[in-house]
Amino acid sequence: MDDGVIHDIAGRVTIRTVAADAGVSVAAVSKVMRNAYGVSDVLRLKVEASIEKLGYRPSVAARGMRGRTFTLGVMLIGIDNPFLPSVYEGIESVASAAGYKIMVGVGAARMPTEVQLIEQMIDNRMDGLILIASQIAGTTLEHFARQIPIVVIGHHEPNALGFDTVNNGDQEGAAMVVRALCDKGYRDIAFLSQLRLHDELSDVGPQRELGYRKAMKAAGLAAHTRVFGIPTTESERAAMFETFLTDPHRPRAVVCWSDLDAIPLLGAAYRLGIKVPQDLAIVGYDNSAIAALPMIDLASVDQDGPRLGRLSAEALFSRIGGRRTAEHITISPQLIVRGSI
Amino acid sequence: MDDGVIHDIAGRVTIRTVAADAGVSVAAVSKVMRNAYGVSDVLRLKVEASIEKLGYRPSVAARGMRGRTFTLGVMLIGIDNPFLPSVYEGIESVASAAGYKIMVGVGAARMPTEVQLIEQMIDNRMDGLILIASQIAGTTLEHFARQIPIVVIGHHEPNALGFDTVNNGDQEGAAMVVRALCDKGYRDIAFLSQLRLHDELSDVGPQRELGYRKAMKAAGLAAHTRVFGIPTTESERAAMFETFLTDPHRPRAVVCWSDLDAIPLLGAAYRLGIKVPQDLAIVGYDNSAIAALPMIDLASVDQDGPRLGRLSAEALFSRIGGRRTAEHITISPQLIVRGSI
DNA sequence: CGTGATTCGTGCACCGTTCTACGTAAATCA
DNA sequence: TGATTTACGTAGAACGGTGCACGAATCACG
Repeated sequence: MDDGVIHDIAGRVTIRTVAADAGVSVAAVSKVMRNAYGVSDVLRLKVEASIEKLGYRPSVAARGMRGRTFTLGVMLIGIDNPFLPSVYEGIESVASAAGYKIMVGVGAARMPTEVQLIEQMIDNRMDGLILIASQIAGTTLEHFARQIPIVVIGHHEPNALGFDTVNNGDQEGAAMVVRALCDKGYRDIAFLSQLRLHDELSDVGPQRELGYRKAMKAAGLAAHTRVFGIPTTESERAAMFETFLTDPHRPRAVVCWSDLDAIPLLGAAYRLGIKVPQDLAIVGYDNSAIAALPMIDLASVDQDGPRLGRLSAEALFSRIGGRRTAEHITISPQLIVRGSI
Repeated sequence: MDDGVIHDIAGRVTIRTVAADAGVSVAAVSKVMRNAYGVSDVLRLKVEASIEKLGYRPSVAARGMRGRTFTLGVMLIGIDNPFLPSVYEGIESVASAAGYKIMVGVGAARMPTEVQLIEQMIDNRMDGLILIASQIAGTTLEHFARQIPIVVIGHHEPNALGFDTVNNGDQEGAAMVVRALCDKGYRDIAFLSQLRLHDELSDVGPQRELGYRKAMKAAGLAAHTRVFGIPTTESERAAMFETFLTDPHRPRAVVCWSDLDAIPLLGAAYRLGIKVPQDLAIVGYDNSAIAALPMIDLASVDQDGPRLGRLSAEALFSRIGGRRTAEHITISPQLIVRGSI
């Protein structure tokens, strides 16, 4: 179980190697690296030349023991979620412009895994954390937020004090869909909801469901309000879709909490010969790349992932910079109308 | 730019806190953590009780300065690649069983970013690295492999000495497709290839292209061999697909190097009213989840991502465990026949 | 009962940084 | 010119762990 020597740790260029090469003290090199106060041009040049020559890179691990690591942690629900790439892109653009690196943790939408992951990122001494669609309860987040700056995307916690939140208006988005369907003459509109794992209203799914309910009531369609829960395992979901679609009292239009379920539903409808939108109108949420494919052509709510990403990275930096008060940002979603309605 | 105090570093539970609480030495706690030799049951129990009570977690950063971090780094090309989730899943299962954590870096398919990422993971003192579809040249990889155990997935470098490779038989996969198309009576079979970024034959794209060429020759169809390069930007690609599809001398069947391009091609064909497979047969590679959707129904080569992931994690652990010789594993792909051929 | 081997626990140097406190030389001021 | 400030560079103590070397205590054995 032991090697070590072969991976030439001995030969590794450390701050001491640089200091020796440049003929200065270790502290001087450290100052140059952090461009701290009290460095003459002569010294700077000498050190920079040595750094260049030796190809020195500071050890993030060692650095983390005292100062900052210039690394952000991003926690994802799972890599297969079509909504994430765009958000990540936004975060990445801001982070790299600020000279920060990103490390990603995959939470797999399981609460204990997510908690472990956050702990691990704290243990790795990241400078701040962005959590995307975290399942973790607000109180737990407050606990972690005392140890590290945190921004949460896709998690409604407007009264949180210790961390920031960045969201699209999930209620508004679902409501927009209902109104658009009403305008097209649909009345019997149902909602397909994420099966609630814990009874938190903070998740995006319940928020969208709430927006649907409110909009139905506002449109005078309270009597038509119907919500179906989608099972979590793939086989159960397929079975549920089949019974849902073959039911004679099937609704005329259905709003899905996410493209993640809307697209398989569309597939099931296709397989059963149910015409979309003639027999059934379907709308998704997230406007994933697949929804735009001409064979899919699924209407979906766009939440501008890159913008969410940028805003949260900016919020995180301002928090790392010292801000103590919480910031809760909501941006407006937009319905992308396509052939499925 | 300064905070610190608010994130209660002062209150952080360190190995010293635990030692004091348990009434033992720091070294003793360390031993228990690493379950090293020379710990009595009494001591172990005392220490474990304190750890539990105080909720102690060792700092990965500090640990990394001397010992191992029990963390693997995984480098991805980009999060939007449909092939990755399954591979990740495989890696994750093996790693978590071994008590290892995973940190992910997103390389964005750009060489400099990838190099930086690897450096960063080394600087973060990960115990080993798995690179998926890396664009980095073999010599550079050998360089890094001297500093950290490395396993590469989706990169053919069968003579590499310093690191391991795990692949599906890309040539074989493409050849299988050609043979299957031949059996169905297709003769005018073209290949849509990834535009080569560097002239390395080690990437999966060129390997698949080579497999196609060889199989065409073997089938006596050398005269029909045609390879089209796909531009990298989305708009150029769309334009290229359009000219390709509307060309009167368009081939009868086309093998795509990846679903990543096959699916948009299918979309373009659909939009242009070209019937698949009646007018044009299309086959992809990677058997992504989208390919299986009934509206898409794209035949594709499956490379068993979870297995690739598991094998590479196992190889990495054996390398971390001390193995010095290189291991190069190739598994057989499988063609999933669907309606597009 | 003395002696050597074994088991257990500890002290301490070390890993590669940061950063405070301090010394020194040059520059400014009275 | 002497006193005071300013600018620069350094020594050395952290940070939170690991693991070697060592001493003490226990054990086996002739």
